Amino acid sequence: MTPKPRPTYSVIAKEAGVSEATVSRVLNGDDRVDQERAAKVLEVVERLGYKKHRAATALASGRTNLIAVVIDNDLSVFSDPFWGTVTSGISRVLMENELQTLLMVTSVSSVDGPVAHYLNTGEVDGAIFFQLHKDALVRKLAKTGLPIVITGSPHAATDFVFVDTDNFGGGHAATKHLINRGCKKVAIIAGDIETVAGHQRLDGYHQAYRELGRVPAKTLTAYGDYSYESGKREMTRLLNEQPDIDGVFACNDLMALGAIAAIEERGLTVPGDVAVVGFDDSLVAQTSRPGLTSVRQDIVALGEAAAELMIAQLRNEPVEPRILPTELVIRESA
Amino acid sequence: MTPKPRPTYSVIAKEAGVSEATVSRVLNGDDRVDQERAAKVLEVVERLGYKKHRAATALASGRTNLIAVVIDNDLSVFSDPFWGTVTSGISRVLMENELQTLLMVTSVSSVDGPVAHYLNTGEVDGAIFFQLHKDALVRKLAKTGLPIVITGSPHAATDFVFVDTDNFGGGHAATKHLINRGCKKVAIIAGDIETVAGHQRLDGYHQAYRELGRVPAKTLTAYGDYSYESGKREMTRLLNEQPDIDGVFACNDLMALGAIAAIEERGLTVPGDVAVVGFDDSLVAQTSRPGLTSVRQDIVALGEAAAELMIAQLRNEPVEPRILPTELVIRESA
DNA sequence: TGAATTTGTGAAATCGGTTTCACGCCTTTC
DNA sequence: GAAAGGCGTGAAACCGATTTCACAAATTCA
Repeated sequence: MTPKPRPTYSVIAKEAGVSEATVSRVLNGDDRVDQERAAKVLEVVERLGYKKHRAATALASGRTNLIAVVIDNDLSVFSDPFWGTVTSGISRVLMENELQTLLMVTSVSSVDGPVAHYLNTGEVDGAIFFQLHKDALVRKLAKTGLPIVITGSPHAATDFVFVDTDNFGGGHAATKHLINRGCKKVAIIAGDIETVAGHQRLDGYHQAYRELGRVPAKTLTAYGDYSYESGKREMTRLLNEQPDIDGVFACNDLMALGAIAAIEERGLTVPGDVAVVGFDDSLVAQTSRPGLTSVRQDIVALGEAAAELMIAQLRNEPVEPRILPTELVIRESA
Repeated sequence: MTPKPRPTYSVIAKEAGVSEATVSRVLNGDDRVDQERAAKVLEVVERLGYKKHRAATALASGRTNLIAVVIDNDLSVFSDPFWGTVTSGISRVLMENELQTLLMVTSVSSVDGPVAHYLNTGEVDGAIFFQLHKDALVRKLAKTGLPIVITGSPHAATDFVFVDTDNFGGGHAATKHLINRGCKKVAIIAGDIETVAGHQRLDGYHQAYRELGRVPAKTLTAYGDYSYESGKREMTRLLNEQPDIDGVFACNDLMALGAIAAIEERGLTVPGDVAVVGFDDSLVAQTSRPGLTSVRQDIVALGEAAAELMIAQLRNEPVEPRILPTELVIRESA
């Protein structure tokens, strides 16, 4: 009926004929302990199925074995499968390393809010943030020495540890593919240019043009907000102004689908008249008709990388930001 | 550079001119404390921005303020946006109640595995499980008195506390809608019948027929696995065998899209020749063409309800399982 | 008015680990 | 052969809260 009473150091120590201090040493890998005694302790630990009490350990050592994953409530958390997938990757890797994932879905905005306070006071050993609009909070926390990893690129060129998809490379590959398949006039529907990811995808587009020795006309760049509607709206506008556009790189799949709808409404065909490439290779890209050619990012790997960078920091190992490669998945739309 | 040193009871007590015991009483709502002294303590707490040390509190009180959210790694965790959305709802509500979410993405299979041990030994105050294939573990944990909530219906008719979408009602509404719009021969592509949700949706389909005083032919029931491919395959088969089918209820959106593909490949139109209804009202339902009529479940609300039931249990309030209503979202496909 | 409660309070024990410190024993060193 | 140094060890302090217990003061009851 009540939780199984757990053994404590006192029991282990008695059973193994040593002091509690020695038990602690053995269990924390202090190698100054006599081989035989250590073996005896381990044997008892094994036999009794002993596991340390988290709270007691945390209190005494100051380390909690808890890593916070902070997700801003203000973002489109509720509809976006992205963060959930990343988080599952994070959690799995952390668990394999005896760390637990503390999930905080909350409004991160305030530098002095409860989250800030919470992270500031040793309640967790580290924090993994999802890309933020403002990084004032993170900046402040970093000053306290709290290990931090950011999923997504931070705004300024700081020395934050981060993991991100190769947005630039993805944008470049998408555009290049359109050019290679013979498109003469490739437009782009960019996403929120305020985000680093949005900007980098646009940069990749420019780079692909540059390699041809050309510069895309400013009028070929449209700005959406990652929604289906914005994709459709912008595509309609682009085609009104420049009917000879024959390729489009939309910076996410939803906008790409919107663009396809706009193109077909005009009586044109995809990819016959206009080829379309999206970004994310989400479920909608796989199930739409025509199937959407899209830039795939390995989202689980992103989470795993974030966790690995956190673990490296905790071990005081040198840490470099990690950029994960993308892959162009070719379907019917381009 | 180092984390801000936090005040402790000893500081508060000294500052307020009382004992640490009294500080504890005030902070834990023990009302036997003199008004003035209590006020003084609260003033000091406020002024110093004091927050309890989690580990110390947990060690002394035996309560951790941690709720585990356990997700089986074996499930389709990595692609399914469902659990992430539910979890965000859970986390938000828990946080509002000063509880933290401990996320465990792991293989739950073993009754004696690390998860079992972890949950079994007072490391968390409660656990929220996602629908499981086998509930042996949950059953065992429940015996220890650990508060548990299950997201999704448990298999047997047990007294577990759970929250779930009204799958029966959703299946009923979907089928009814098809019948009402004039379909004479409505088929169903059921999902995994092993899951309770899958079974309930099928039951809802039957019920709608029953209300007409009819019983659907067995041959009108096909079984898929929730994938696009299975939807397409089963729809093709159904139409081969019974070309006069004029309505289909697919038990999730992906299978519905597969069905639509099969129908159109055959040269038939949706909804002209065959009307189609899906389940989930996921992103793909909203962006597909024709737009997919689908049964919407409020996934965030599901998470919130799970958290609320957990909190009620912790407060020793009476708790009833919660079934959340669905809503039929009508688009072009039916 | 005196005895019996009730009430508010602080000292101290407690939760289960970690870490400091001092001690005894054994090896070097000159 | 004595002083110096190193090593393994356990006793005890410590982490920061909660809770028990005893006691004095205030209240109630007879």
